Amino acid sequence: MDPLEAVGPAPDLVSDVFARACTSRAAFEDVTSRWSSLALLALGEGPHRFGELRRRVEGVSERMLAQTLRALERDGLITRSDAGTIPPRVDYALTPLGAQVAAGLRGLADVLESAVPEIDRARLDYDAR
Amino acid sequence: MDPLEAVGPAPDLVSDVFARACTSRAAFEDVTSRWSSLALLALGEGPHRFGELRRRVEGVSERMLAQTLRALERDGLITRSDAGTIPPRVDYALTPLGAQVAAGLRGLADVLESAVPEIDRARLDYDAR
DNA sequence: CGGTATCCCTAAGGATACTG
DNA sequence: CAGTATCCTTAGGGATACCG
Repeated sequence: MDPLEAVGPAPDLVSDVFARACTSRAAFEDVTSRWSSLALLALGEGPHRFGELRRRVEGVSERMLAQTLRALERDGLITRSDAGTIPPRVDYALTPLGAQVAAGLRGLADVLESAVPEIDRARLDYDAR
Repeated sequence: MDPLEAVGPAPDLVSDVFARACTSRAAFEDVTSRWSSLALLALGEGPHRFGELRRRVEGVSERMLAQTLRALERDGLITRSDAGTIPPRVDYALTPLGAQVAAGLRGLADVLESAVPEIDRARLDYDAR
């Protein structure tokens, strides 16, 4: 086979979430950090304004939500569009990459949501020992 | 339709990761917490001894690994088997539920690992502004 | 409304030493 | 080897006030 034909998506041999210095590890930590995952999950249901996200993600403070959204925007997972009006209106939405990540998180959430009885039982068992 | 015909796997209307008080939210936070996700990812590749996990999950301290594994065991995501020998030998493995969760995390990790160039570019762009 | 700035406190978590 | 115990530091994150 002509070597030139072998071009295509490079097999990923370098990126490794286990490696402390790898970008994927940092991104993974961003994605799985306390408020990011819930924000991505919310945005998986469609674009949201800042205040909508704040209400949807129960318990998040304004400070942490703003900080979280900045980190996600920096990683290229979400877009921020400021209408520039007064009163302000800022919409957040997923990028294609963010949508992939959000879909994965949704799968995880589905598994855990439907496993609630099982988890509750496991905890009771564990605590009884 | 006869109401009795409507029986089946109950649609999950009660569990909600967005709800602060829901078990699924707590479990979701356990799963996505700093060291848990990497430990689950490692165990997704097969059972590991404590020391093996410690080496695989770069940067974790003994203290945090032990604490993390206890939380995952309590949630019913992993099993801990102590051989009771001296020197000690303790093996950790995924439960069926844990395997589902680990598979989801693997999918997430794959997305991020192959998106490293894209993420690096996004960060550069963001930081340049 | 959608943030930022400041203050402050708690708890996550690292380092080290010790034990069955 | 597989932890636990102790100490100590730092950063995560809440509350409040203020601004364009």
